Amino acid sequence: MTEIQPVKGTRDFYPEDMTFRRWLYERMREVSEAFGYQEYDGPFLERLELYAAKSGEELVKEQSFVFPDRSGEMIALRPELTPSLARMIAARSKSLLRPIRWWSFGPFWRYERPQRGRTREFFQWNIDLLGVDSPQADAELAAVAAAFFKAVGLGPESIRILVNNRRLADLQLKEIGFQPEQRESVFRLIDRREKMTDQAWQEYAAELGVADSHLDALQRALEDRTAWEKSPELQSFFETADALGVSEYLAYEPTVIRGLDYYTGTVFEARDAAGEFRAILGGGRYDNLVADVGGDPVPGVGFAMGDVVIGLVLQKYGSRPNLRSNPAQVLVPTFDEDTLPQALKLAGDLRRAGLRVEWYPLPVRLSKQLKYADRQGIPLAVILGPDELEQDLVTLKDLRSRSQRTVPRAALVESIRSTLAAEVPSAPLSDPE
RNA sequence: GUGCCCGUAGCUCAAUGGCAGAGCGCCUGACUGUGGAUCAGGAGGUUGCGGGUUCGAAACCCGUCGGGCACCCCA
Repeated sequence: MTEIQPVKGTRDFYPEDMTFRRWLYERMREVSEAFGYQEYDGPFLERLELYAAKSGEELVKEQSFVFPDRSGEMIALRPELTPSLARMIAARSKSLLRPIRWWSFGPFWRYERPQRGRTREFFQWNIDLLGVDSPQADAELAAVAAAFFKAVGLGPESIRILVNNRRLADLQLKEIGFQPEQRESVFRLIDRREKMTDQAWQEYAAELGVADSHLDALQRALEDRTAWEKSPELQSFFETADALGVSEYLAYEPTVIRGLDYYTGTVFEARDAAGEFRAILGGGRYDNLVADVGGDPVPGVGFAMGDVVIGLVLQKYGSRPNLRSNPAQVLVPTFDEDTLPQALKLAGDLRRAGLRVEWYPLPVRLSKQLKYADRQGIPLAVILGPDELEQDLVTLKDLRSRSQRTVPRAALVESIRSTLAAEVPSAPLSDPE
């Protein structure tokens, strides 16, 4: 039992965890770059006021890590990236070439009670397209999300991107007869439709002071799967998504509203088909945020995806890759004390030739050293014993195929390269001994 | 921040007031120049932590820390 516990809601990244995080990062980078997005980052610390502006009361008051610095300034560990992005865009809004396509991956902190899929420290992919106010831009972001799911092996049968539009929702509310000041509470009500029983939902509506006649009309609106046809924005959005070849991932979902105050138009979130997990990603259009942090108005659309929920979803749907964390291509065992200097020299020579080489640091039984290589997934071992040394030879063993051959020392690097390139299939497990 | 459930070997869990155990993993050997199987053996625990009740606590009570579930919220 360790005496000092880790901070609540944080995670240790052991090498096997780190390989998964890096794998996620690489998939995000590939997809982002496939659409021409450029990588950036903001500071991990921001002034609290940045979030006070627009992120939402709850986020700032209850869910940020906040502390005074030595001068008394209130500082927050960033709970999200979009306000920093808006600040960065605002600072250069006159000189940045548009459209602006940027993406980022980094750590964020929220002071919440940890639960499954929710930690206090997590990593998040953010990707945004600014300077373009169009449904086609919204659809591109949805296409980026779909391309990511495809890249990690999650098809439309397991993932759905649910789409709505706040302007459409506003229109529906107005038609029903809600007053503008009821917007926030009714949005909250809509957001909960899927999460509560009919009766609990109706009781909650009554608490919010929603008239029965209004509630009936709202319920009908939320059950109307074709309501999106009344929204020109959503019409173009779905048309564009079709042209981009991602419509099988998309579905109109009237109950998706998203919690952030700054969303102004299309909003979307991705969920697993079984509805078992929290939202995998969430995003939408925010046309006023850059102006709100003090810049010229720049419209934007983007989404964020955390590493925790996607990790659980990949686990559940069987797409989580089994990656080895040992990078070595070759193990050089220590045959015995006498040959140790030659083994070290060999390892050094191979590294200078550009290979990733691990040296086994003890003269223990060769079987143990090869077992280590096998467990670590190191594909090759180079054995340098007295017999080989005598004739200036080495034995190159391929642990994947269980085969080996003896080659002249001078030809070793070339033999290793060709063996690695050969993509040798692994030996059958039924191999009799 | 509120309520409920859980915390036993590295992992998954058993033992319900009476000697702390199993499977998997790990280590060693069978195998002194060759890894995935098999067999044999071994190490590993103040039962999260602190206090209380009891002849006796892993178990019951209080507190605390951590995890999970529901609120809350989801950037």
